[in-house]
Amino acid sequence: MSFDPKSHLSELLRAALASVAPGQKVADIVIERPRDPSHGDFASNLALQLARELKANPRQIADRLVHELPVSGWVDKAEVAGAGFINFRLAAAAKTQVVKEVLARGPDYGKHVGGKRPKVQVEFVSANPTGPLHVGHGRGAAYGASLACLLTYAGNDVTREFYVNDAGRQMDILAASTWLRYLELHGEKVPFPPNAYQGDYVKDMAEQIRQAHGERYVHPAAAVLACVPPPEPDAEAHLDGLIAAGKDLLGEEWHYIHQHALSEQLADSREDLEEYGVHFDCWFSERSLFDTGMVAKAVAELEKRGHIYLQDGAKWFRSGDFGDEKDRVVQRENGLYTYFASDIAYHWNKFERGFDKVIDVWGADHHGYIPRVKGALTALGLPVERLDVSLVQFVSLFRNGAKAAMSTRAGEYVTLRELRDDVGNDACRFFYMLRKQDQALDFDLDLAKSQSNDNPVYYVQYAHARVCSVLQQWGGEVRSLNAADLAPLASERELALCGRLREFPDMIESAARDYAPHAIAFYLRELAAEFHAWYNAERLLVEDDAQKKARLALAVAVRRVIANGLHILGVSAPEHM
RNA sequence: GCGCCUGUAGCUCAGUUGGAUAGAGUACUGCCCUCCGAAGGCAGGGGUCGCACGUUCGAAUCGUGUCAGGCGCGCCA
Repeated sequence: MSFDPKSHLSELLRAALASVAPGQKVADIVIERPRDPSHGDFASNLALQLARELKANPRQIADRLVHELPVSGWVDKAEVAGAGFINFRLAAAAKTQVVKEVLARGPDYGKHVGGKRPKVQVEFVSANPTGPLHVGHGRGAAYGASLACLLTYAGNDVTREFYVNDAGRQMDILAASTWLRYLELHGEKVPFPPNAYQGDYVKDMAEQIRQAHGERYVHPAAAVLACVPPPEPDAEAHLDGLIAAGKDLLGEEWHYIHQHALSEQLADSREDLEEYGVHFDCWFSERSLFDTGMVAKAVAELEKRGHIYLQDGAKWFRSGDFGDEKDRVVQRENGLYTYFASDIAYHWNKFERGFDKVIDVWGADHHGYIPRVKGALTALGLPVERLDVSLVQFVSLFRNGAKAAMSTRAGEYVTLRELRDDVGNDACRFFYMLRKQDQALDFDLDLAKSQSNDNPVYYVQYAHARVCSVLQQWGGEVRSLNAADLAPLASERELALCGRLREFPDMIESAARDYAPHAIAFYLRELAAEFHAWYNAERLLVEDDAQKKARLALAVAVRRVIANGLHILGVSAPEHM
């Protein structure tokens, strides 16, 4: 029933090769789809590849291969062209066969079948819970979620994970910012530092705390500032002084402010992502790595293996021995572990969970971080080749033709929520996928807002809706089309469309291999274009019943593949526009 | 200075792990609704794939050099 042209043709070539050059081995016979339709449906460069080893003219080898090619009912013609390509033309039945396959497999068409399912973890977004997600996170979220779904389609057992940075200085700064805003509400005048979190959401949290607990956390401004170094010349020391003052004055109650801010922001991010269609299987707490002693254990293990030394009171990991440009501190002079230390523990933990592949999706500005993490894993004797880091380049916002400033601390940025409200989830997710992840993306807000109808997502969705509309007009039982005779499908456009549908599983496989879900968006646009062209050229609901059913079956198959592709991208496939 | 990424049509970008005459969207020009949805289709012009060597049957793709742009080089995360 199922017919795979590529494997069939490579079998034929292998048989031919056995008689042309007995004993000659070829690891992989490449069958590809020529760009130019005049070069047939499939082509092989086998003769070109063999030319060197056989010390013969590629065209002569190709001639002999074609001559020895076994007869096949699926193949209409095989001919030599160009420098020695062998071009195949398939019988129409071989091309239209795919329609039946698509209709039979439905939502599973394109999914990898059989074999073991490697356990893969994709960690993405992992934004500090110190404020709303912005459009950069939106890109990482869209990419990570699509990649995870793509990998699932390609036959992997995928776990989606969000690493929660709930330990460390940034969280303390958020807690201090909230507390300072809270003091403001109570008339205590402590100047709000410019390097604290400026956003209105901080004021909102302060107000919530005031309403719930009144004056419980109030201390006089003079007491707060008593031991705090001035903002000049060291603004960071000033901020750290405010944090220390808070911890000192509030004692155990500091933890409440800290926890409130954390859970509020985390809940906000989670809700934002859920609405965006981005789900996680696991939210992994950085703090848990400290609580369970994993961080200390990781550093101790590196120490045991002789990769740690003391200098200036700090513990350094010899990452320079493992390809990094210099050694890195894992434990500071003041006894606190660095972010790097918990990240080593985190990755160790990932490996202990038995993933065959661990994929980190990071912002491109973290690329310098890769050698030290891989170095640490190597030093721990872990199979570092199982870790892949996929870097997502920054998003630059353009408003009124000018680049918009983005600073989390300053609170000057467009949030993911605002973007979603403006252009909609579908357009948002699809727009991000029109750019390869490792390329910087210029996001023109005005264009996205004012001309959202021009967004390519509508072009693809429209093709889906059109099929729905035609089927409604027809009024028949869609499932009956699974048994339709496809022989009437004979026009060039129809057979080309079948070829495009056939390509879908290959596209999934190569996109998954390259961690490149953007390829799906580009494929869908091409498929939609070929469908629209066909739709405009030929009427589907014709008098001839056999003709009509064959065309409807093809249309339903197109609709199915569009729906499957959009599903991977997290974009809806509407029946009406 | 060192490391990573990127230079392809006026603009925004693809390019299937080295293949045949390098593609799409957009913009521009001219057509197509008494007809299943015109958010659509058809046709046209537009290129030294930054530049120079090298590898080979064959290079946008691989290597070296060079020019230009972005990012990263903390006891921050």
